[in-house]
Amino acid sequence: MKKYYAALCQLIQNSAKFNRDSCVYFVRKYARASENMLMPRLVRVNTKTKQQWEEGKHTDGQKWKSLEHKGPLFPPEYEHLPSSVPFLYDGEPVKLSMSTEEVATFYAKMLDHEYTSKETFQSNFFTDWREVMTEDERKLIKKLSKCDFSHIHSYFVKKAEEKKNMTKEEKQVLKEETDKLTEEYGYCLLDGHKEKIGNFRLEPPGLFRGRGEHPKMGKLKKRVQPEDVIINCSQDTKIPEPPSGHRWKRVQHDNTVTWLASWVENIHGHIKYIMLNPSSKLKGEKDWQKYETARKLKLRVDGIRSEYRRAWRAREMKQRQRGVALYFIDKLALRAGNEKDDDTADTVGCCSLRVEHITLHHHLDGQDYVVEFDFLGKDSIRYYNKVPVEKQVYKNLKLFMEFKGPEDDLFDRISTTYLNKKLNEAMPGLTAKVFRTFNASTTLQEQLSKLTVDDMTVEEKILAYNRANRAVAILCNHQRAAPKTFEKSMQTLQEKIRKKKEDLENAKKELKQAKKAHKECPTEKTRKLVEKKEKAVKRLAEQLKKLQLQETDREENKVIALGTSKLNYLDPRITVAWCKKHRVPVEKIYNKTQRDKFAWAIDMTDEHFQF
DNA sequence: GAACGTGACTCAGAAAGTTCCCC
DNA sequence: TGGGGAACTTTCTGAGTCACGTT
Repeated sequence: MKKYYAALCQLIQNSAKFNRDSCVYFVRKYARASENMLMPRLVRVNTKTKQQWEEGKHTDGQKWKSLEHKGPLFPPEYEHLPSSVPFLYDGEPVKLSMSTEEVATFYAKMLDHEYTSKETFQSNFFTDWREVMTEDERKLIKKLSKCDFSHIHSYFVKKAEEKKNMTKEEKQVLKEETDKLTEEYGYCLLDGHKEKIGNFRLEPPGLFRGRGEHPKMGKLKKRVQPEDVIINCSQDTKIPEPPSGHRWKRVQHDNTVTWLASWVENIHGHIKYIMLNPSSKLKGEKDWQKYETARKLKLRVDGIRSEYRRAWRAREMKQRQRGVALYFIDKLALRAGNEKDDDTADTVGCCSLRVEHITLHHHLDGQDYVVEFDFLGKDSIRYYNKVPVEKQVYKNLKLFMEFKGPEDDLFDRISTTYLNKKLNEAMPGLTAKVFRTFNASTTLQEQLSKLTVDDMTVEEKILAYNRANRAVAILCNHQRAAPKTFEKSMQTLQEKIRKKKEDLENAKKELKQAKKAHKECPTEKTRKLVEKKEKAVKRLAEQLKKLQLQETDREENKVIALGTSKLNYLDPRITVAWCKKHRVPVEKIYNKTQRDKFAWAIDMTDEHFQF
């Protein structure tokens, strides 16, 4: 941890060289927080900023000096269903105990989803549900197929409908209540500065879904009690109160970590945390540091690439595997691919690829040495790609696959730990995931410079940006389900375009006529008419162009998620510099949340920034 | 020193909620 | 101008990465 802080301090100094105003962001944010909290306001001064900022730094792994918060916000307790909403077993109404009914409502609420029809889901749910039943209920309710949740389901559908149809005033009251809770629980004081918390609400109980074919889907996610929660805060400030009649599992004062509260979830036994919002200083610093590491890789990447290419011909199989794995991570932006527990969905990354996930083609579609990838990656998103590779890589892959079955590991001699150890030797701080950040940001910068032309309109520039962003999303395989309304909204848009074209044609005709009339008998009136018609044509043409751009953008974006790369992989300074250079308002690219998260970059970057 | 487990953090898409825009 | 739906934003929480300690 020490080395990180030393590195961060170095980083800040370097960045200060780059732009002496680099620390203004933090001072400005503090000033904003101070206003809210009626604390003495820090003044926006540039010369002292760096010093002021460094004063707050810790070099010994400490993340904060003081941390005060209200603890997590618990979900409301369960309330019985009205007696008019029956649960039926084998056609007969059965009055359920509180806990049994609560779990039944979790299932009933999900009936619309396709996954409740899956066997794993049903069986996991039923097993866990029976565990919360009373002895009598267990004796009676033996088959899920005999359970009728439809009345409960309809009840919640109706309630949702009612909520939707509330009057403006009723909705306003509800919003005020939410805002009040957010104000109370949604912020903490970190080193005296008000910071937004990311997830201050404890996860409510429900049924675990998981992504893809998760073996634990349908299991009961239990209600978290105060007795399960560890509070992390400073010793000398007010310690959060547990709900009345309860106590915390523990209160600790560990300032080497950034979380405010934690608990262990019951599905996998993993720890869950309450942490700060991405707009916070702590997260901002870490984000900045991430991009600086990726920038460092830029300076070293040629050497690293030469090295892993050499490894392709190494005598030791382990070295060859490392060389090829790194090549994939670098060229295809694959994730590292840690080993996973058996009780999770079967997904893989680079190091955990199995023989069955690739097919080798000596020739394919006019190309030589093609590797066809087909596997499920993070979140069970399919990765499918046909990539021509270098001959030596191809030969190595053949070698790695020799005498192996489809379910054997392709890279059986290496692990992510080993890979990262080697990477760290090549460049301190370098790990497999840095390649994703590096390649994503590099791609954005290249694409932006390729796609942006000075005389473009702002709309065209935005399309260019989206296209550059899209290139990165494709590289990183960031996919989304096509929006449910996609086809319909596309049709609407196409209809609009058709109509606009028609209008434009008509307007052109009218202009022609007006011009003719003006030529034949020029008067002030006819001249004005020509002007008016010219304006109309121009306006319609612009509108048409805008719609067509929209169509292209939407079509190209159908199954691609741009948000993930924008938020996590693209150095925001590239975007800010591009906006400044091409006079595109940064608000057109980043929404409010994104501007908050990237405030550090917005403040410190000028148009000359190069990743 | 390798295998394993744990902890802390980043990254991920879906769903819910809100705003905007057009008829 | 206001209602409806599309688009955008925010929230939610699951799924990864990676460091580190223990065996």
